[in-house]
Amino acid sequence: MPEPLSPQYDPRAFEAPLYRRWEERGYFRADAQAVLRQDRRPFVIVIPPPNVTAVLHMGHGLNNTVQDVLTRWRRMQGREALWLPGTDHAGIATQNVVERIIAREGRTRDDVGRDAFVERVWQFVRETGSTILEQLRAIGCSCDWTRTRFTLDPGLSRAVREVFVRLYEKGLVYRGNYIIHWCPRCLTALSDEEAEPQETAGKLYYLRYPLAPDAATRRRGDAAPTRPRLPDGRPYVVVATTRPETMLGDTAVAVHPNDDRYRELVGSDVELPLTGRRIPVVADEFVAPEFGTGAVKVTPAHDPNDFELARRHELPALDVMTPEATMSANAPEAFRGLDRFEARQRVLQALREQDLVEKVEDHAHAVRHCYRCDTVVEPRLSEQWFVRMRPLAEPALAASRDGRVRFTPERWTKIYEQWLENIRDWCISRQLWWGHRIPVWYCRSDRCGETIVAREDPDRCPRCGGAQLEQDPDVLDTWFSSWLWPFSTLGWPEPSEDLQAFYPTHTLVTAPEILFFWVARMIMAGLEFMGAAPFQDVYLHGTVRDHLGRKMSKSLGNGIDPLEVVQLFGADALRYTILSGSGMGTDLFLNYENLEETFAAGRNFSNKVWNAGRFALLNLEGEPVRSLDDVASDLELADRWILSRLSFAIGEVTRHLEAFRFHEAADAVYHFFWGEVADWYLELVKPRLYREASGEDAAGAEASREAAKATLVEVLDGVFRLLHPLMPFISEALWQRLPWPAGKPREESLVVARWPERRPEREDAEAEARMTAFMELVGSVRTLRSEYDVPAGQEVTIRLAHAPAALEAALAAEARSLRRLGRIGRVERGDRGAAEAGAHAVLRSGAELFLPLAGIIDVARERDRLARELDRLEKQVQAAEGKLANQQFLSRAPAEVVEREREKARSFRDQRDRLSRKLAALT
RNA sequence: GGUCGCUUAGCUCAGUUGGUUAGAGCGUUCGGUUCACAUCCGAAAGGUCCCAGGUUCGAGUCCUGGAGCGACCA
Repeated sequence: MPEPLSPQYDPRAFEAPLYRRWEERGYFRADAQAVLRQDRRPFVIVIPPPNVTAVLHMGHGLNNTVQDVLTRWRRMQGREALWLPGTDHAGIATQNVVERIIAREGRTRDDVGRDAFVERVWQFVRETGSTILEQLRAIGCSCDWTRTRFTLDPGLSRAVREVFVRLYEKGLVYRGNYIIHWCPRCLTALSDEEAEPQETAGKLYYLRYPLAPDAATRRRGDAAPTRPRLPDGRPYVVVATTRPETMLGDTAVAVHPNDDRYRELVGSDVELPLTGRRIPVVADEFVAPEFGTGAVKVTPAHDPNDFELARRHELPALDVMTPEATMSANAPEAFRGLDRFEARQRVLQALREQDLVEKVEDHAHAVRHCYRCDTVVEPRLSEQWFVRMRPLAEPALAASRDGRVRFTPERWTKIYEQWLENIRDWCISRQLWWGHRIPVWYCRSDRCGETIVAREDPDRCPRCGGAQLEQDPDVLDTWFSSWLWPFSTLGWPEPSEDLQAFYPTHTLVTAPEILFFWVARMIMAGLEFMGAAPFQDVYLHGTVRDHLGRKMSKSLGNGIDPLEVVQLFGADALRYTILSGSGMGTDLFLNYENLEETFAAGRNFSNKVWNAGRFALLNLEGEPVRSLDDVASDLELADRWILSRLSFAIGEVTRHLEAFRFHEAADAVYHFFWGEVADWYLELVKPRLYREASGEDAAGAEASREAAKATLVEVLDGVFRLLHPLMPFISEALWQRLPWPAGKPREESLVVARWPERRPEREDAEAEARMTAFMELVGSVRTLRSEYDVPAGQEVTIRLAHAPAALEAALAAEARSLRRLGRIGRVERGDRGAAEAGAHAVLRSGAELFLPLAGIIDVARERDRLARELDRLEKQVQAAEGKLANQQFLSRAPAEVVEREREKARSFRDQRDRLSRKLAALT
């Protein structure tokens, strides 16, 4: 039935069909009943929902590969695995995209009108919103697509409304007039997290504010004259600012109360230049006397600190800017309508004309930018909705402190906790049209003014009965729906079987950038509304960067399209490269200029797996294979060795996955498959499979062949299982072809096959010791051949002396493999001293190896080589003996460490002495 | 400015509770027409484990200080 295996690894031929089959068979669907009725342990991951406008990039590639590894692995372990996918409506981003589309039609959203615009966005989302989810299939993601969710789904919208109302009723949601971050391009408020600080090379401007005439003279006569004076004789104070244009909105100058330089000015006024206004000098502890001049201008409507200071001193706030960040009608006429940066220059120019700019210094500082459009954010005084975070943060802090939520890598724990300890209220209203409308209505009936916060849209004012209700025009921050994701996606606030079966979830996999945005808030919401943290483990992976260390971004053009990589090398190659390239929590460096090289690790390994797998299958297919138990008595050294190694590999891979060490897990499979199965085991069994075994009776050869086949099937089955979470396609494609012993139960797909477990009874120290000695011998012969340029095809005779039992046993078992692996034609015994020219080596096992090379060997070169080798061994002997001579070491180190050191010293000494005799014989 | 992290081969990184002859992939060099694989096979070169102290019988690993880099928060 199966088609012949393609001689070339051609992932495009089988990846998509395999995925379709998996999906059709429903392997990715989780069954709540299995958990609720049959006691199956669930394993649940909710996807960090990508923006509904997003297309797959490498960051998604990394994030989702990791989630898929965990999901597939746990599913194989027999857990009821649910990986719940979905998308996020991404308020600002999506609105921006659609605004750009209608801009091409020459219209703005105001031209279109709110309802029509929102419908237009829905249309866009319906057309393109599932793009990224489709793309996730191409990299093999085993999501339960029947449970796909969108943050604007009716159910999730109900959850948002429920949460808003509950928090309002608890007094944790409030409305108020505060300084918030404002994007003058998006024309909306932003949360602290959405306004990203960027280091900027700015200036610090020192401005002179003249004292008001009466202040200058009224105060103690001895103090005033020491102040600097303007050419017209007026004394002044100097304030330092990074934003001179905001001086138009100053309503005070502040100094530290203990600052002797300014003490006598407190309570008097200065003349605010360019405005004709007089503003007071106030004293406040907040002012840092060492910064600038120690006197600061106070602009309550344009700076959060000034706003707080102004409240303490009951100073007025004067907003001199429009929403677009141009100077408003509150600014002096000369500046009205100017953009803020233009206004900065004009203000400076006007001040300079009056000699009011004392100096300008370079000043690096962090300027906040809109995370969506990178516009410089304007602190703006406005009325917004907020969530009081302190009461929500406390339980979230406790959950981390007592270990209910664990972060990997661990260092993020502290960062998470510090953020919660310094939590600030969350501005959740956005002046956008796309999103969850705030469920608040204001009664416009005469003299009522009631505020109604309701789960269901009201049609009458509960207080006055009036019908003139107006809903708050704003929508909620997208994260106000995302923070409910782990339970809103499962049906909350309705009671549901999914919720019962799958909440709390287990592992959250995401990038550190959204630790505060999302992860911390989900933990708060889970504890508040579900009474349990939404997940136990948070795995934070690194950032994908290019080879120069820059983040991949559209604007830099340094991104890599994962789908292109899939086209070129296959999804498995992409996944393996990602996994092996990212150590725990470290950034992933990928060179977009050289995809061949960048994805070589995955491509080469996929190719190796394909070819080794294909070779094995070609030798197994078409005839029955026996069970391992059936051939137990015929197992040979190589068989026992590889079965032992398989058990070890199973332990390693499992252990690493349990600890989120994906790089190490990938490395362990790689080395087992390539370094042991392909490089050694396959080579060792070739003669047996080919029926090339000589010097044996036919029955014996056939038994040997059956044992090799049974072992090979067992080993391939095991390694394909280990490989499956990492490289689902190639492992399944080959495993499906694997012959199977009659009567042995077999799963219908690796997706739902059992994860292997260690088999201690197969771990065979003796077989490993023998194979190690054998491999060392082959390695040494190869090295010597290479050293002396013995042609690759030329068979050699070797002579061995003092071979230990393990090596003798291995040679007896694998004599026929020597020819294949080392081109060793004959093995002679004994030592003939210096009678013959050749190359010498002493193996770690203690065996002496001699390679007769009459005519080829250069005695001087050989002496030189041996002398270097001897030198190396001498150093080892010295080191080991040095330790053993130390009484402290002998008495304090554990006995086994001392024993190991003795053994080491003995072995090194032995090797050294033997080699030294060989060298002496050469001289 | 505060906090945290990193520094191991040319590059990217492993090295898990202190005891290995400090490893891998890529790159480099040399050799290869062995019937699975040249996306391969064999071999090799390449390391003051950032620096200085300390703890310890023993430090790449733990502690202190320093340098450089980075992240996050101000």
